[in-house]
Amino acid sequence: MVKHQVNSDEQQVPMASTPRVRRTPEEARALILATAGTRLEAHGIRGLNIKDVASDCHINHGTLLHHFGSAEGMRNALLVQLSEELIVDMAAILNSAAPPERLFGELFRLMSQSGQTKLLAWRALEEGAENTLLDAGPSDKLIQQIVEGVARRLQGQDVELARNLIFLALSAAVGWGICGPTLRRSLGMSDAQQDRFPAWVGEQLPKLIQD
Amino acid sequence: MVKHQVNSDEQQVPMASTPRVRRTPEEARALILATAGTRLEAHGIRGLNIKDVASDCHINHGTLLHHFGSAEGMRNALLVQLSEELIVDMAAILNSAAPPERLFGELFRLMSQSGQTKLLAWRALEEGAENTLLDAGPSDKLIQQIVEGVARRLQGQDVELARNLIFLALSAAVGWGICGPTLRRSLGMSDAQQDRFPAWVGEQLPKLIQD
DNA sequence: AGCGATATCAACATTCTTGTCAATAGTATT
DNA sequence: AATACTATTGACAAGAATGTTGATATCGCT
Repeated sequence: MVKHQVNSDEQQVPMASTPRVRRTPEEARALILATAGTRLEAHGIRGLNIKDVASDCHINHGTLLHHFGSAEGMRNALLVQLSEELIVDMAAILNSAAPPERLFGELFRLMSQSGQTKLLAWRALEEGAENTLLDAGPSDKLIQQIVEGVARRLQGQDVELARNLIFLALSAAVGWGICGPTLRRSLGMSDAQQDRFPAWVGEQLPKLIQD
Repeated sequence: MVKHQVNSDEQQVPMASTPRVRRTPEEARALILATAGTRLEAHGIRGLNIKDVASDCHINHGTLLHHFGSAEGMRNALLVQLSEELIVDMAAILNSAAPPERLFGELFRLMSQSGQTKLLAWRALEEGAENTLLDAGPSDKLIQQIVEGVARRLQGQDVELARNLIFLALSAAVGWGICGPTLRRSLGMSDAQQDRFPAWVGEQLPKLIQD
């Protein structure tokens, strides 16, 4: 029953009685989401459980629930954060003066390597066929931004065509980000060739416009 | 403690004691995998747990484990079966006399709608970044077949280019099969336009060859 | 210093999924 | 008909993941 042996004098704590770190809610959320993002990269979706994320933060998993309400809440928050980060990077590319080849290639690489893509895909896979139309949240804003950005860059071009191209690029980015290494191995493709793939896609897709 | 009330005389069973259906192992496995495939389509990956699959088969989940060893064993068996089915459908397309546009379009549609793709993607997402190179089993044979088939159809063409094209088509098929509906909505794309997407991809990709 | 607010913690509870095991019941063989 | 084999079953066990609760420690404020 002795919780706090240090009754009176001497230095503060002979026996460390669980020193607590008290953060602001913002700091705590930021720490947790950063750790969750790292775990997503390293351990995949299964790494996104509250117990492991919390222990990686050196906090109690109850604390995590206190900040996010639920495990699903944490994952949603992570999805939102990753989406917003992606939007920033995306905007940088779209507003750059790079030629269309670079444009598509960079968009492709960015999308495919983002954890946001993996999270979104996972949610689509978990749910059944009916619920495939899930609320993508800020992802909608993300896509919207891409469409506008590309439309601006391909001024006066066929909008329908542009939409299809974006659709193709995004689909390929998702698939490549998830199954790329596996497909690569099955195809007997070298590492180097796979590394060049995003750039290749970036070069090829614009060709479809000039017809 | 009374396990079997009927102790001695009388007819066999006044109280119906769970009529059992006894199948051959092959029949049982086929039934289970068929049910699992249906559940995958209807309820997504979460539908592939042994309790639910077993109850849909009207069998005990212990029976399922008896036939497949483990839950993972069942999912692997499903992946193998789906891959083999896909190989058959794929071969039919590759051996047909259809023009290249139809070829790519049909391959794309087939791949994207297959549960095999979803299972493969899910395994890649679950595992961490290191384990992304998972043993695809008969999927390797599948890919091999596609490469050979397409190479045969594009006789004399650049092999490197063909491989990249296939890589692109497969990646897009995977991404579209998983996130298609979500991306479509975010892009503000009509149902009709999305339905035409595989055909559009089939028409566009061969254009990249003729350069 | 005292006090209120709350971030944090430890321990327990719940639910879900997988897995084990002994007993039972069909089927085939002798 | 007796017997061996095994598919099937029910009940239970183990583990993981999520969630709950009451106590506690830390910070800001007066």
